[in-house]
Amino acid sequence: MLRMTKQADYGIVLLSHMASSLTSANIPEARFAAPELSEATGLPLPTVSKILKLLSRQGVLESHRGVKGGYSLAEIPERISVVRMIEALDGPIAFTDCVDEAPGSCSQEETCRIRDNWQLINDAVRDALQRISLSDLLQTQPSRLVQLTVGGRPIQPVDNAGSQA
Amino acid sequence: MLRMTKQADYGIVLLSHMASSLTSANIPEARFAAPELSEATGLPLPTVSKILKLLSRQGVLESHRGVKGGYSLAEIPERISVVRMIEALDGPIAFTDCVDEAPGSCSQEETCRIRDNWQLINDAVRDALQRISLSDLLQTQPSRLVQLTVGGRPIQPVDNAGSQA
DNA sequence: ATAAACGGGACCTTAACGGTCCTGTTTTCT
DNA sequence: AGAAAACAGGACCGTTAAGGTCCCGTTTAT
Repeated sequence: MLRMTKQADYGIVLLSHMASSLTSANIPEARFAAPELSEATGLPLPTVSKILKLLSRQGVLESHRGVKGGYSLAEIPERISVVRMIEALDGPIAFTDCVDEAPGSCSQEETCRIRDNWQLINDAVRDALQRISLSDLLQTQPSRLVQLTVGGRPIQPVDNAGSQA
Repeated sequence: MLRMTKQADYGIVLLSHMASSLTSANIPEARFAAPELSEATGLPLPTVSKILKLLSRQGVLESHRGVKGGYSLAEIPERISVVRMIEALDGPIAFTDCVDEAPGSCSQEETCRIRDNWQLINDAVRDALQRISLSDLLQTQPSRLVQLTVGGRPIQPVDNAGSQA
């Protein structure tokens, strides 16, 4: 358990494919059509289509309609965080219900001693995933990919502009 | 998304209650019966019962049958990690399907460039949750609860003896 | 004008979640 | 010995969300 949905999983596969197909100049303008990505990844077209639409609506991708249309990354892979991708497709990361919920929703709220700590843990994990970018995901060398160090300062901050379902 | 089930959530609430009711000597021998815990937490008895049974089977709790029976913590709260509790109730932590899965299950396995990194991320998060103990969860002071620092060394390792569904 | 793509849903099936209940066994207490 | 309190182990079921397909409309390049 504690896993993301297949939608997010597939979505990240698609984004990875797009990112890894960019020119060395890292220009995210390149367009990828849904049928093309379906072909490349082996995922069924309707599924690919659905996911790309969602990513576009969430601002992770930009869509271009018409015959020579397709999708392109809204930003360079270095500036697209894992959290951005996951939350675009699966909604907010929330370990428990009481995290990220309107106050008063939980009857235990008064006596609950652990809620605040769940919030801390949740934030920590989210923070960690925020520091990992799409381009990091493509590294084959382990590198310093996961140096979460949540107590400390961001090492290479990833911008995470507005979004959210 | 990316949340644990209510079962795990409730389970941790129950364990927290038990832990916080220990004597100052921290002797985990104290017994708690299911009806008693149901009463204390407001959770329905059948649910509480089911969860306690599971925790017992997973070795997090020890059960005592008969009239004066009940459940007691198998270890002191300092030595019960968050990961232990979550995995006892929700199964292994696995962000994606390909993590923690028999090799060959994924058709993409050959060409997949991100699988290894998912594994790293998964391990990192799991590792972090491993360093947080049941007693940490009860702290009201933020303290140094979440200093995950996954790249580094364990700060206060929590033993996590055999388990697993 | 036509065809290739995206946009936005509706829709369906299945499996997992969340929860209840029943029956048996163990143990204590009288 | 008998009764009652508790755990053990499932069976069971309703609801929801995940996972996936399909359709129809709109945009745009040729």
